[in-house]
Amino acid sequence: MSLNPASTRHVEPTPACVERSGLTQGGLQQLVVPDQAYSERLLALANGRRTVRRGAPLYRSGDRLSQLYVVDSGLFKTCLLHEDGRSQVTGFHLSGDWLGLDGIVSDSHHSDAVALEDAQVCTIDYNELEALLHEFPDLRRQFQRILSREIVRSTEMMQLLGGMCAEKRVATFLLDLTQRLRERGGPETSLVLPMTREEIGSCLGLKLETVSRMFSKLRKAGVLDVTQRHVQLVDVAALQQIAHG
Amino acid sequence: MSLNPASTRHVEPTPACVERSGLTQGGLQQLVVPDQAYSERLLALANGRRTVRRGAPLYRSGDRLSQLYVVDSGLFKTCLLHEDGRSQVTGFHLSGDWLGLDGIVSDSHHSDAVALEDAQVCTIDYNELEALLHEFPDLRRQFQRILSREIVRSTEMMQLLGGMCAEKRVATFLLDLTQRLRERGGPETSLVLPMTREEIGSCLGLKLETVSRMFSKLRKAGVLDVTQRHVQLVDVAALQQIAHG
DNA sequence: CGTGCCCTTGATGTGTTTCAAACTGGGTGG
DNA sequence: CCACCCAGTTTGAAACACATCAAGGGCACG
Repeated sequence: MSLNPASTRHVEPTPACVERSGLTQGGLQQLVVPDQAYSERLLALANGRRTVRRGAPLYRSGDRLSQLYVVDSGLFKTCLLHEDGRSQVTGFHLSGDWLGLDGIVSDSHHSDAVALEDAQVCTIDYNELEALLHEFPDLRRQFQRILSREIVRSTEMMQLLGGMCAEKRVATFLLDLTQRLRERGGPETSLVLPMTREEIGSCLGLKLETVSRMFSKLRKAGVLDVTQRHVQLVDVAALQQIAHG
Repeated sequence: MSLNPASTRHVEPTPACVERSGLTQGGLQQLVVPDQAYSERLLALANGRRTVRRGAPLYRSGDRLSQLYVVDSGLFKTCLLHEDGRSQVTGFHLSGDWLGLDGIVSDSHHSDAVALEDAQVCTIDYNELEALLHEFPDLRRQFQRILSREIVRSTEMMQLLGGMCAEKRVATFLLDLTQRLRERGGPETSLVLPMTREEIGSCLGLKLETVSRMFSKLRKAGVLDVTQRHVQLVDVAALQQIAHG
């Protein structure tokens, strides 16, 4: 199962113009297919950069949507506010992931996006993107795929929340996150979690204590090494067995 | 909270050509805005009809996606298959709702869509729709809104599954469903559920017995009248209080 | 008029939450 | 440099919500 927008994308060789622009780590690979006429134009459009400090919001629910964002570096969470004031994490977003797509329907952002570590995004003016979509049918199709992929990701998350026990949720979460990091050239089996247990739990529909207990359980089973935020996958096969079995 | 694609849409007066085409019950109002140049063209494109018998699939996961669908009459469920063979309902879809959007990313359907009562859909060739999107920027923007709305619906469902107790889930489900029926000109407070307790539970991340118990609890509290599949909302304010409070 | 599916209800079991306490590590200021 | 502080984490015990198991009942359909 995939819980993120990027994990099912086709891996394309990175075009030279992307290399030059510094977008290699993530960036626009989802849209920029080599040898397409629109590549240069799209990169020009996505030239804007914005730096977001740890803990700071990229946007808030209700903000008018004029820009979409692609994560360049760093990690974001998106949150929805419950009526009673509690906040629930709806996803974690790595480099290459798009942010703001849920705001298109109402021209205003539907969730909060907050950086969990110092981060950078490239900004894409939605109206200018629209103009480019008009010119290039391939690009348009690609953008619709990105929107559709986000729907798929959400339904898979619904599947996790509606039908899995805590241990499966945590195992799936770890496999998903490490796979996404791997796709981005990160280490194979070790990671440092930029989010708290509470944020993980909020995303998985669990309390922080339950997340902690599941980590301990997986550690005692010899599947993981966990010390605070450092996680090392010791037995990936066993973890997959737990997640999928 | 809204759990469906249509509940947040703008209510537009129905254009005459739509009336003529028999699309009044649902149909394409989401795309067809009055006095737009593309209206006639779009309706011509959406001229195909398909009848689906109760219990029959409109499409199955893995089927190649060449058509999108808009529910014309009847009610559908969409399901995802777990690795262990269990099937989980990811949504119920009334007239006017689009089906197949989650398949755009991979050109193949990502879920099963099954009619819960005899139903009719209009079929929309995705390639032909693409061509129309190319011609009409307004239509394109509208279609992107529909995709975005589906993302919003999914995140709201994640919020329900991740953060609400059983009673809130059932109350929210009933309010959402009756509101959607009302938007389609149905009765204000009474409904006949075309789906089983098990299907409701599957969608809400609950077991069928729990759904039944919550119905009974709400009945004893004087909020509902429930006999089998017939539900009458007795105290809507109280139901909202339970769902949102 | 029976048969099967669906629904309801009760008794019991279990996984997760809640509450509480102790521990850890990084950062700050004396 | 060390002591302190504090947010985050771990762990245990008890409570609770939901699941599971089991039995009975209603309705539709052949």
